[in-house]
Amino acid sequence: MISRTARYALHVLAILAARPADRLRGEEIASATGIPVNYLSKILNQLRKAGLVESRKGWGGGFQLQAEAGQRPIRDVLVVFDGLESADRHDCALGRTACDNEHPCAMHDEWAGVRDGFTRMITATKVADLAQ
Amino acid sequence: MISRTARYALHVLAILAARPADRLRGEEIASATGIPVNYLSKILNQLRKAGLVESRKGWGGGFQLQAEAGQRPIRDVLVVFDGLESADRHDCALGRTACDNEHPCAMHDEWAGVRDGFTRMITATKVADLAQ
DNA sequence: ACCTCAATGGATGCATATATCCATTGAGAT
DNA sequence: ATCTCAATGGATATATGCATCCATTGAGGT
Repeated sequence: MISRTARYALHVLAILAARPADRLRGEEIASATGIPVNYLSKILNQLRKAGLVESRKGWGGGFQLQAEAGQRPIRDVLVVFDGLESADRHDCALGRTACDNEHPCAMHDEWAGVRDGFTRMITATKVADLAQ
Repeated sequence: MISRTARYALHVLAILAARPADRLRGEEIASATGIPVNYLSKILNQLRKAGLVESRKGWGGGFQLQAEAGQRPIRDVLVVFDGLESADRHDCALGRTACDNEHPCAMHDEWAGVRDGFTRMITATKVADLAQ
């Protein structure tokens, strides 16, 4: 549902959202989250390319939440790391391609409910909400 | 949420549940479902070991839904293929170990709702319900 | 100008889910 | 007894998510 990498990203954003005025080194974020440093650097890079964080190199450098990123929904993060299909699900729980409202599978309605709850969760929750 | 293999298994059971009186060869099930034959054989074997299907070797052999399997909840299938943790979720959407009702994360309640819906779905739906 | 610091990015390793191949077993048909 | 059929099971391939390693870039301090 949410990949480990995407959860990492959310955890990182939570840390940054808690201190929006500070610039944190990758090393700090790694030790605060427990995410392996090298892997984290890839994640931070993707967050930067997605416009969610700003970075500065060299002495005094580090990462900081991008100005308006706090108001972005969690969904935006999931799209980056898990793809659109994972964020906007309209799949069948059994993987049937022929499953729709006219020809529902046995779990169609209940699965639609689960998906809706998920969608509502990731659109209602904003990055800023993650700050502990 | 539900692995491809588990969805395969459910699809297989759907086929067998639709014809509870017949014994179907692996080959037939493969072409009916589109699951690669060899991979399917592993799945059928696990279903047999789990007591969900019966098998017979050789001439006239094949697979058949086990007598009481129709009343087993889908959850039993998910436990076999995706493990207990996947069927009975009580995890945090952000992967926090420290997340509980006293110290909830930003998505705690909404995620609990999603999980509950899933749990209800897989316990309420029985194998027999899958028959198209 | 030079040095150090920290992000950037490419290449590579590892684990697991998915998929394939083939030899063996056991059951019915003849 | 022998033959054929189809499940069983072990060994091996492929793809992907996760993780590591290291060389390069660019920004500040001296």
